[in-house]
Amino acid sequence: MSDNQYTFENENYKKAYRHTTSHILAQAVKRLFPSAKLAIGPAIEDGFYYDFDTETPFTPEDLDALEAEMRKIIKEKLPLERFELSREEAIAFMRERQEPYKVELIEDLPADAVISFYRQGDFVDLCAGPHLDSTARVKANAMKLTSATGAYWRGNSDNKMLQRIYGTSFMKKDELDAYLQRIEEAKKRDHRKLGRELELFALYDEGPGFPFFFPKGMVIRNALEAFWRELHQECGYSEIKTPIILNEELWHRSGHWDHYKENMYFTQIDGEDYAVKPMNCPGGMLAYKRRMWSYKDLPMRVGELGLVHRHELSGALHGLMRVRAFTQDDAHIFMTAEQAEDEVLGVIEKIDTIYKLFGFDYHVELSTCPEDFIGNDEVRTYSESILKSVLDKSGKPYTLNPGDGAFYGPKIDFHLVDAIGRTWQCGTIQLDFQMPERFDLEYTGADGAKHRPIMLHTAAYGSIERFIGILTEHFAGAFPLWLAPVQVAVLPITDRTAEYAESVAAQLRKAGFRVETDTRSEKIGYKIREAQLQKVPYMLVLGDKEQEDGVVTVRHRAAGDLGAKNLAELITELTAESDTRAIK
RNA sequence: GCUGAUAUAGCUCAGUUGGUAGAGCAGCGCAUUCGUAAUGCGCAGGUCGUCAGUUCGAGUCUGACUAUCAGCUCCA
Repeated sequence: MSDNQYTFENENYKKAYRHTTSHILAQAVKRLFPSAKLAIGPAIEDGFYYDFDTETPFTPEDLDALEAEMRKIIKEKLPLERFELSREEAIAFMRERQEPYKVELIEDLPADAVISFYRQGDFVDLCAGPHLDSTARVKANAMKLTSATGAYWRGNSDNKMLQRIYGTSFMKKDELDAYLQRIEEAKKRDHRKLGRELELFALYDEGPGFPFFFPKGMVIRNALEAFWRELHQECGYSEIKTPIILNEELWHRSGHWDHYKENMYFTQIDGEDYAVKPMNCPGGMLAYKRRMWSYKDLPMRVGELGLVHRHELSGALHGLMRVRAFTQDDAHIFMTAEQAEDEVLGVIEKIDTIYKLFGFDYHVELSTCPEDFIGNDEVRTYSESILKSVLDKSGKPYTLNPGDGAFYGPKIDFHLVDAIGRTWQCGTIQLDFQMPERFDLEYTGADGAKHRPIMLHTAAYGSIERFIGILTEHFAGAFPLWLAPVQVAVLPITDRTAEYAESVAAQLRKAGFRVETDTRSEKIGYKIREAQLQKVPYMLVLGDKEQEDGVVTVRHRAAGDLGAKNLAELITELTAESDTRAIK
C-alpha cells in the first residue's frame, strides 16, 4: 500500500471518510431524535448527506445540537464493525429496528445477495462500505453540517418528502476553512448580484423567469452574437429567423405535443390554436422545405439565434441560469448519413474554439436515446454508434450517460468548468433521423431519385442568457476588453482638463471603443474607485501634466498604474487586445 | 410543482413586550478643483410584497396568495 492511502488524494479514502461522517450524523440524529427513520446517506462531491423521515423539519438550532453530538461520538472512539446477514435475516433485523426504508432497500436487492452492515456503538446501518475503522478518525473540528432541506425518497416527486441534512468533512481544519471560503467566493461572484450591481440584467416579480437586459448587458449580448455570427460565417453556416408563435398542428407533427406539452405555452389567434415555440427545429424544418434541394447542397448548415419559451417549474427558476424565455444559438445541419461523422467532428471543433476563447475547460458526455425515443431500434443503434465513433476518433475523453438523450435522438453534451471549478451544461450536438422523417424532408440524389437527409441539432453557448450568467461568474464581472460594457473610463482630475478629456474620449470613440467620461467635481480617488467597482478595464487619468504633454496616463483595473502613453499608441494596443478577444 | 425559510427607500440592513417608520450607500442641490479605491454640508425618497382577518390601534399577530432564497424534481 502506498503512503497516501490515508489522504484525500486517495478518492476511495475520501469517500470512506465522508461516508463515515454521515454515519456519525445518523447516529447523532438517532440519539437526539429517536423516532427518526433512516433513509440513505452517501458521500457526495463536496461532502455527504443523510436523509431522514421525521415529523418536523430540522431547524438551524437542531443542526448545532447535532454537530455537538457528532463531536461527542467522535470522542467516544467507537470502532466500526462490519457484519453480514442473509437477505431474510437482514429484513427481519431492520423490521425489528423499525426502519421501513432500510427494509425497502434490502427487499430490492437480489435474493442471493449477502448484505453487509456496519455497527458503531449502539448504531447500526445497512451499508456496503467501506468505512474507517473508528469514529475517532474523523477530525472533529474539520466537519460541518451545512444545511437542511427537503428531498424526495429515491428522488421521485411522487414519493414522500424526507428531511435531508447536508454536511462536509475534511482531514484538516485548514481544508474546511478553504472550502467555506470557496463558497463565500462563489457568493461574491453570484451573477444575480453582479448583474444588478453592474446594471447588466435583472429579473422582476412581474416576470418570473423572463429576464430584462439593460444597456450594459446588451453590449455583452451583442458582442457574443457578433462573435457567433463571425465564427459561423467562417464555418460555412447561413442564418435564418423563424417565428416565435406557430400553429399547434405543427407541434403535433414534430412530436413536441406528445413529448413536451407540459413545458409549452399556448395561445389562440382568430379562434385557432397556436403554441409558443419551446425549440427552434420545427421552424427550421419548414424553412428547409421551401424548395427542393440537390445532394450538392448538402451538408447544409443553418444557424438561428432563436428565442424559445418553456414553462419551467416555479421552484426551478434561478437567475439567468434557469429561465422561461431564452435565446438558443441553434444550428441545424442537414446532411447524408455518410457526411454525419465529418459534420459532428466539425461541430466539436467549433465548440472547442468557442470555449477556449473564454478560458473554459470542459468535459464531454455521450447521452444515448431515452425510453420515450420515437425511432426504431435500428436507428437507435446506428445513430448512437455514429456519435460514439466520432468521439473515439477525436480522442477526447468522455463519459456515458445512458438514456439521457432527446426524444428524437442521442446527443453529445459539453459541460464547461468555470473559474472556481463548477460545471455547467452548455453545448450540445444531437443526431436526429426522426424530424426529417416526420417533416418529409427530401433532396435529389446523383441518381435523380428523392432521398431523405438526416440532421444535427447543435448549440455552443446553449442559451445566450445562461452563458452570460456563467461568464459573469467566471470573470467575477471583470469581462475581457472585447466584452466589457464600458471599455475605457476617462477621468479628468480638475475642470481645467475636462475639455481635453472630452477630446480624448472622442478619439477613442472614433476608434470604436465604448467610453465614459467622468467630469463630476469629485476627487480623482473617488472617480477611480467608481470605475474599479464597475470593473472598467482601462482608466485614463488626465491632469494638467497630461494635457501639456498631450499624453494619457493609463491605469488597468488589475495591473494598476501603467504610466503615461501616447493616445495613438494606446489605441493601437487596445485595438489589438479587443480584436484578438484576449483575456487580460 | 414539492419541503423549509424570507419579503421594510434604488441597494445593504435596523425597527425592542402591537401605539401608524430609521441608518449607511446611491440620487439631487450647494460649496470644494483636488494626482491613482470614498471631500464636506444640506435636501429628497417608503400606502413596510398583495389581499383579507384579529384588535380601540398591525411593519410587528393569524390566514391566503405572489415573488425570492436553499434544496428535491427537471433542464439550455
